[in-house]
Amino acid sequence: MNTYEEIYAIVRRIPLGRVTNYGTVAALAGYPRHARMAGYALHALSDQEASEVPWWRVVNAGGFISNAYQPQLQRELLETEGVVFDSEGRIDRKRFWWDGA
DNA sequence: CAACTGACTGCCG
DNA sequence: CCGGCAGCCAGTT
Repeated sequence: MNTYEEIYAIVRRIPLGRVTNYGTVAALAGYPRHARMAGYALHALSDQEASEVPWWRVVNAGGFISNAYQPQLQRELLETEGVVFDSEGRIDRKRFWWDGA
């Protein structure tokens, strides 16, 4: 199994309505401190794969959407699942964060 | 083959 | 609170 698939496998485990950050995804996939790679893997998703992997449930450590792909779409998808953003566009970690449980 | 770049992060001043 | 900086690693130039 290659590195990307390891990453995707973890992202697929994120429960609906929950989010996590790149570092956590990488760590759960077996690559601690490789947050950047997790981000790179998601960036490399093809449209086909994007429909199978909930990439929008992954945000940065601060709880913000920082990707440059389609931040508007990502926020929309999350809100559809019930995730709430505050006035600064940040997600409440206490309510929506997922740590691999 | 060296240098750059990027959906990241934590530490430091 | 905020910008700078060094690790990380794969894909591009």
